[in-house]
Amino acid sequence: MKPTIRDVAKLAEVSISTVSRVMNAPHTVVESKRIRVMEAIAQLRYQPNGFARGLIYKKSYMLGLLIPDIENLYFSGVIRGMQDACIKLGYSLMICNTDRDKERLLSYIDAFYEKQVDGIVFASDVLYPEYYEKLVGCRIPFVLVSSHSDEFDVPSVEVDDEQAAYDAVRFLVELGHREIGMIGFNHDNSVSGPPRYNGFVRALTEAGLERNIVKARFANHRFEHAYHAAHELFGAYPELTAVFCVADEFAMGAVSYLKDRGILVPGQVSVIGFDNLRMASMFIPKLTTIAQPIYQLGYRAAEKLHELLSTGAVAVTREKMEHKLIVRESSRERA
Amino acid sequence: MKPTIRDVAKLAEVSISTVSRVMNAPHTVVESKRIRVMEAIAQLRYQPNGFARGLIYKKSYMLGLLIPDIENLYFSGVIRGMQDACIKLGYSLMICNTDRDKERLLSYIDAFYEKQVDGIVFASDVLYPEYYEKLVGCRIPFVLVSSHSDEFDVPSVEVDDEQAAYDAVRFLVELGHREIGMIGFNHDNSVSGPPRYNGFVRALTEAGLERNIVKARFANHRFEHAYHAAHELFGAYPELTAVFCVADEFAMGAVSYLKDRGILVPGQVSVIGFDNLRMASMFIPKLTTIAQPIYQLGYRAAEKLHELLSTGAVAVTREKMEHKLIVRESSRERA
DNA sequence: AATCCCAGTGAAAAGCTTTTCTCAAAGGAA
DNA sequence: TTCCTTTGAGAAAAGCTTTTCACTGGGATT
Repeated sequence: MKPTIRDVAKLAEVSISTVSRVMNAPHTVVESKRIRVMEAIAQLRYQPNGFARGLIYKKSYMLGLLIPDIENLYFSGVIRGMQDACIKLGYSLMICNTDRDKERLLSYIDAFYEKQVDGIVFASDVLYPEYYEKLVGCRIPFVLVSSHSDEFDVPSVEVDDEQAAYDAVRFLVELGHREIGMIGFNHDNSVSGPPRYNGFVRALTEAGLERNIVKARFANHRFEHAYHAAHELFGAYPELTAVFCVADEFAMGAVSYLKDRGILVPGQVSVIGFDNLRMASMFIPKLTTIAQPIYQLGYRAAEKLHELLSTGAVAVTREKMEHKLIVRESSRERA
Repeated sequence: MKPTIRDVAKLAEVSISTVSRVMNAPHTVVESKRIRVMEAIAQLRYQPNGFARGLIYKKSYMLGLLIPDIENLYFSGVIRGMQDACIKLGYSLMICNTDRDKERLLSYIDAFYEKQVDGIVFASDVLYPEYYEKLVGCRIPFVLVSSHSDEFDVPSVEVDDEQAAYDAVRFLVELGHREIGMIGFNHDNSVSGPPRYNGFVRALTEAGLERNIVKARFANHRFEHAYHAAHELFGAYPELTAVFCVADEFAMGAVSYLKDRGILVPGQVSVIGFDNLRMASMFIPKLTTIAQPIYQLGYRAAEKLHELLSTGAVAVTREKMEHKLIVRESSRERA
């Protein structure tokens, strides 16, 4: 069996209180005993029982993370950032992958509740009233990352999707493109879908290219859907010389489609992505894209949650982080 | 504050024992009270305190997973499989990303110990004696996935790396290639590095192409390293018409390099990868590769750990899963 | 020399649940 | 009617740690 504090006390011939003090306030116990206790601890490889401590502290020093799709590199980055922040702040991290399944998400919240996580980071998904109710019902503090809520007053960290999309399309316009399409996220169940579309519309309107506004097709997070959307888009609008894709994975899907059709990227069509995944610079051609500070988003979300947990509030509720245009090889001036 | 079993008991006007029975053995309590209790539970949204239960059961129903690099799609797949198995088996999952850092890994084991995880899955890394000692010292059962140990008797699940590499190279030989190189894993700190190299050697030897054995360069998990390794390899052996890469990410690095040099894939050089990441079919050209059953590996590892936890032993210690050659576009018969 | 203070330590309670033990009441059999 | 069995339910202990409280003895103060 695992050794307990009693075993240590017995071996060191002191009371359990003394052992506890050696671990939590070493200076209050006289050196001779302290050494004896520490030797006993080392000898037995004693480590306090997390359950018992949790019961007392009413804290688990564990945070929960809910992500929609672990196979999306975007979230890997968020996880890394969050995990590093957790190490700094003294938390453990419990990561749950919902696969965008509502039931699953709800049951993960139950698991979090039962495991008594101190707080939850909720990534990239729409915060449905259902989720919100459940979370506040459980009295678990939480923050949103790459998401926000207009309906409820919930702390969040994200980039300015509208502005970022605007910048992407503006860039294409400045390259001289006049026929610009878009592959966006389906608007239902999507947080960033609408604002990114709005950014697209605003940039086009500003440039007097309103005729392009209809040239958008929508897809569902995955490469294959984007491939299909590209097929529809270029089928309907073969005149396009540039596409704005709201995710790097979509950009890859679009490039793949164009390649299969024998259309050169960036020779005939420029493609710009969004996210700046690690893969963006590995793809051929390397993707021009709007970079999100993915790692920092995760890091900051954990910090913000910590702030919420320790002070009970948060200085700024809806926090924006900077995006940045990164020009690589998938875009070019219009011939 | 979170409601406790006392609050429920008070509201339902029964003893706490009765409440507990309603939750754990409902048929032993008379219907009238049972209903009252269940209403009280629903009303208060009561959920038992995991700490208190853990203290009694001496189980957390939580498994730990140690992975070297969360940004590697290989591990995302393993995680998905493992998480699905965990749901089926009633475990929660705590995922820790070591970033291949020894200190970090060791401190995660401490965290697991303190959180009283029931068992650990250790992914893709060499099981150093240091780790082994610590794990057995903590009396935490564990299994290896995509790894194994010759030194210790530890349950593991993986593919047959040597045979898989052999199959890959054999395939290139059968395509008529006679000048075949390899980009492998650095052998130090690598589990699959040596066997995959051995498979390469065996296939070449069998085909009477021993002269190619020296045509191998080694890299460190990441795309950029593989790019660099490709540079060295083709610098030294420009006659190569095929390369075996021990990871899809390496294959992408190699293709990138060749592309930058103006060498056509598969026109002039065939490239075969390993893993069959989701990305392999998104890349241009789509990668020919040796598929590992990544999801199943993770799934099976969790099942195996469960077996170990519930029966105290495991039917077969070193378990192999099937690999499979998947031919796509990055390979071609030698002209 | 008497009093006070303080450092150091042990005993005990608290935190929440499950489970065992005990008890009471009800129902059935003789 | 009485005794036994069965069913249902409460009291209490156990699981492990932290923390509060109380006690002891030694040093300092007056």
